[in-house]
Amino acid sequence: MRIGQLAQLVGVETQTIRFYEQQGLLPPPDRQDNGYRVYTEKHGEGLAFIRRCRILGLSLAEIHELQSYQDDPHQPCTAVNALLDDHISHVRSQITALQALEKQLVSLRASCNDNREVEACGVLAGISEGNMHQQ
Amino acid sequence: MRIGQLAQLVGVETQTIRFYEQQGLLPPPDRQDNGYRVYTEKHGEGLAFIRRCRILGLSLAEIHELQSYQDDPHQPCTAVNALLDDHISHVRSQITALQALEKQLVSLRASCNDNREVEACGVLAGISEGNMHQQ
DNA sequence: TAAAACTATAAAGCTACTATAAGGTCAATA
DNA sequence: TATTGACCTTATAGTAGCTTTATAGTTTTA
Ligand SMILES: [Zn+2]
Ligand SMILES: [Zn+2]
Ligand SMILES: [Zn+2]
Ligand SMILES: [Zn+2]
Repeated sequence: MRIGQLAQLVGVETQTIRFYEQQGLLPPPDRQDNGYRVYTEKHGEGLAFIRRCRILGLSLAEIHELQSYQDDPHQPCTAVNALLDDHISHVRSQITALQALEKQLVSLRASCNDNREVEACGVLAGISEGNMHQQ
Repeated sequence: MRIGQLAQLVGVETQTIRFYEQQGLLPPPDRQDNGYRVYTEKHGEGLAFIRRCRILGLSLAEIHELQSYQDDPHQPCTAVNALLDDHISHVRSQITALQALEKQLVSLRASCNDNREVEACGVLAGISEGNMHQQ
């Protein structure tokens, strides 16, 4: 399988595949005489794994870590589970932060209606006055 | 006021101030004979405005847009309010996406306990099998 | 006077790609 | 046969919003 076929199969761009190879997430495939990369099914599985991790919001570093655990199949999976727990708490704190932000933005927005001049805009005034609860 | 004092006053790094100047968000200040930047109170207010916008999650482009409205104080503030509305919906869709993600991650995590080998890890299996509801 | 603290510019690094440029390879067609 | 088009190669730059590093000049302090 050449790079274009693999890309279509998994639904990524060819550059992304080369990028993952360069980042050490995908093992370098064999090459044809002309230099073209030749992929096997294993590569397809590896690439699909990476993509599913990315959809779950895992960073490339976290994916790399997961791969290192996979290379040692008889270790206990504690570290894998812990990695996921950490990631979940990342996501949760992002949610919390964004919810607080939304609240602030909504109350800021409520301080203006559309029939004012910029000079008297409640939104701009709200930002400028800086009555913001930081954090 | 020199750059270090301004930085301390507003609570940013000096490089950040130079960066904002370079990005056109902060007007270039006068210089001393030795080339040192000299700031006024106006610069302090401008910088504080930028920082409060950043805390609200506005992008530099959005801040730039707000500044352009401020330069035209007798226009109606419709565009300002609309910018904020857009930003609020950005934030809301981020929250929605993250909440869906959290749900997925939690259910994935529930498919494993800590007493397994990597080989049998429910988390890794869940990712590899790819039974993921995308989007 | 010499070190410490401050300032300046320019360039690289961060994340996870995406896009562009310039070129080599291959099969099919005119 | 020549050329088109689709594919492949590498290298480089751009995205966002800074942060870090390097290198050098200036001011303040001990
Ligand atoms: Zn994470
Ligand atoms: Zn308004
Ligand atoms: Zn926005
Ligand atoms: Zn497990």
